[in-house]
Amino acid sequence: MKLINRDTDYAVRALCVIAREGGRLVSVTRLVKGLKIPRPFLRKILQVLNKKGILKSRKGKRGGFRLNFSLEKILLTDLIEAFQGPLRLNECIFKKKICPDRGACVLRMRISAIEEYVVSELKAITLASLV
Amino acid sequence: MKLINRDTDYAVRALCVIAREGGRLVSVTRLVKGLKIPRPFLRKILQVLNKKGILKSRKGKRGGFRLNFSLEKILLTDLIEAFQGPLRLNECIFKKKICPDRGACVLRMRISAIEEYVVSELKAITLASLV
DNA sequence: TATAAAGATACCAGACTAGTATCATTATGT
DNA sequence: ACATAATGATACTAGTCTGGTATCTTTATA
Repeated sequence: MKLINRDTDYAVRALCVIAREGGRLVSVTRLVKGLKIPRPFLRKILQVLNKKGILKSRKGKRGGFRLNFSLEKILLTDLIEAFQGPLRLNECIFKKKICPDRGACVLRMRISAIEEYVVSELKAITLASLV
Repeated sequence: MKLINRDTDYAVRALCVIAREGGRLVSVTRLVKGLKIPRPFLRKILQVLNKKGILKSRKGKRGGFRLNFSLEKILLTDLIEAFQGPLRLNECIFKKKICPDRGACVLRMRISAIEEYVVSELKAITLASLV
């Protein structure tokens, strides 16, 4: 029942380092020094961020990664969605079927309300506020 | 990233039915009729609730389960903790070690604040409010 | 043209999830 | 007494998720 998993956590750390370079390309080799993240795993994470358009990469010698947007435009929810899928705490287990138990549906409504709050709070966390 | 899993969901449904019997013993055989939960699975869930002291059981013919407390005293968080372990959305991944990245620690503080809210909201949901 | 970088993909071990299967124990009704 | 209907205890399993590894390809630079 964690809100963020290890991938997202690592992504935040890596992005903070990249952000502090202010637009210069940062290679994985550089990143692994500060962050204690296994190199191949970090690469996979950066590749995802690149595919999602959060980072921009350049191949070849002296290549690396830089942010694709300003710090304020990168939301924690973007990262969570990239690594953990859609932000739903509360997907009904019995999707299409009509819920057979009113008790459980009341429960679901209350959980939904909590979820909305959580999502709005998470959306308010930008990379800028973390660096 | 679900707040409640299937076990907890099933437990809520079962408890609602048992609650409506107002102290009379309810057998698994009775329960499986209304709820569409596989019988052996439901039994396992009820056994857990019994061990945790939320239900009280009686063995033998005409045995079954009944609530051990009044509806107001059974909290959703009791069920979540029984089936999903301690309510922590935010356990630091690097437990004992000093967190090497300030960004991630700021993140953790903000997640903690969200967590406190969620837990307090979940604590406010009692079985009485669901029946 | 060697080298240092990212891209793409496939793999793997362990934990978790949801559920099944079996046998033992106990209370009831006849 | 005893068949029966109930829970107690426990072990197993198939599938999915998590965290991480391994390997090969492509590309830019000095």
